[in-house]
Amino acid sequence: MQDTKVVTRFAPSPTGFVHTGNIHTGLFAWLWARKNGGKFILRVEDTDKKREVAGAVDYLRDALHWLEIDWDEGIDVGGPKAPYTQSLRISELDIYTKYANILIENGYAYADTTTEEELDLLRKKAEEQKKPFLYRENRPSNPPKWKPGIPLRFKIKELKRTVWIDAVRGELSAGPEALDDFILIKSDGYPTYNFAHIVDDIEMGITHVTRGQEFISSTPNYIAVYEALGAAQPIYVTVPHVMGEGGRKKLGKRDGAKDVLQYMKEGYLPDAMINFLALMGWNPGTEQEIFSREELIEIFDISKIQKSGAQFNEEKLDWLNKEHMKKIPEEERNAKIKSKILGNPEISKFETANNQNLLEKICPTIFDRISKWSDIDTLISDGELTYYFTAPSLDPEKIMWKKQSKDEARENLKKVLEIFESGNADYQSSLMELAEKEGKGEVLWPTRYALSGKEKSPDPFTLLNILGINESKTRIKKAIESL
RNA sequence: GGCCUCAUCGUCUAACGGUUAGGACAUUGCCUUCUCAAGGCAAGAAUCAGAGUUCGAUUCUCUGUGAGGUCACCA
Repeated sequence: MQDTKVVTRFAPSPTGFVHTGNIHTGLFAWLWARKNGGKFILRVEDTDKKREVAGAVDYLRDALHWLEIDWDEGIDVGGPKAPYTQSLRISELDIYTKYANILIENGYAYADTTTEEELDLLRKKAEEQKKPFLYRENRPSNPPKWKPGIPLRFKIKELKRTVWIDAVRGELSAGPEALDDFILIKSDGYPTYNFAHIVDDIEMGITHVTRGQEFISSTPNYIAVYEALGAAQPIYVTVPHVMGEGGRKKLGKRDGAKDVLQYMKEGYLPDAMINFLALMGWNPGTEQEIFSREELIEIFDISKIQKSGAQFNEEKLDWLNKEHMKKIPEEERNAKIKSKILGNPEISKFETANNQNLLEKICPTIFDRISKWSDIDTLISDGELTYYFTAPSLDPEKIMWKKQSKDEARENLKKVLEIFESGNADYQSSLMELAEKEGKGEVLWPTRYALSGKEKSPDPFTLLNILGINESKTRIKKAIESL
């Protein structure tokens, strides 16, 4: 039986933080591998020593850990038997040399002695003539024998139209203009990405190459290498770009793409992020939008990947995040909310912050008002929670409802106070009765304002329940006195 | 500029060549206990344009337009 196991990879370069566009492509590869019970490889494409950023690999690891995207080979796994997955150590460079030699022996590669200045000149000339620059048109007739220290170029032997099949886009093709001699190995001895990824993909037995559309135009060159090597091509799965909000450009660091870990810091749920990203440029064709990670793996299919780019929409992400938050058991949710509140010095400074009963009662009203955990900090800094812990200062002018006079407001508050002091256990019903008799706004607004000191807040019934009858009485009295 | 790719509500998207072009986010309105939030209900909102094929095009073909990608000893 033929081994048809799916092997995919995520191959970012360690050049800084990881943004949602990077993860998006990796996610699709991961989903496809997991769906098929295949292998998902994390490969750090560190062929450019100049652009490498210290700590970038740790960063990548953190981002994937947060999103719970696991890998079977790569950083931290596989050990020494998993070559080229962590970094290109000197011994591993031999692999590229081996493949390079095969190409040289078969006349598919040659040493390039052109200097940078000469290259610039050629490019400039082509530009002046309004012609695309093709190195192969200036190919030296008698290149010296290649040795490390000079660049090695691939030699396009046959100019032809290249046709290939993409799992997402179907048949793609490009004319001979797309074919050019490109650098395989740089003068520093490291392979270019263009060469390294092909060698790595072959060595690792990658079956599906998931990648962004920026690689479509270089595919003819890649295919030429596969043909020269006599190696089987992988299945290309071209994933649409994630574009910036309001923009139409592919997400890149320069376009203000947001660091994935920033979303972690803002308290988004990894499952929500996965769900959201999966739905950009893919959908199962049903009307379901909220998926658990397991459901996504189950239902994901590369044949339903979209062709055109998708704009990142944070509002929808927020909605999706809230939907995922709703799935968290209430107890767990409340514990998280409480720890968020107590972790904030604006609140923990109050003695009442130790009142577990109070905290427990606040949780549901907070949960209604947030779509991600960091919203709690925003609520606190906006002073939306302070009044639960300490009596608010009141602006007498704001106690009155609409055109209500001070006297009317005071009278109504006195009646409310009477109810609270009556000893009748059912304050809620009595308050509602009063409100219906005297006018809802006329009673409820002053009451609510007296309790919260805010023009916007939960309703007075909820506040009464949270604050308790004694604290409520005190606050009503204070309001009456201030009028 | 050459080459390549893409094109359905503001956004993400659904629709064997036959649907009143569906859903979701957002927006607007109404309801629910005064305000806010949450929830419920409802509304507005799209097939880029022009030809062709067909009894019938969102769907197939061509042209145009628009958008994106790519033309490195970057990935």
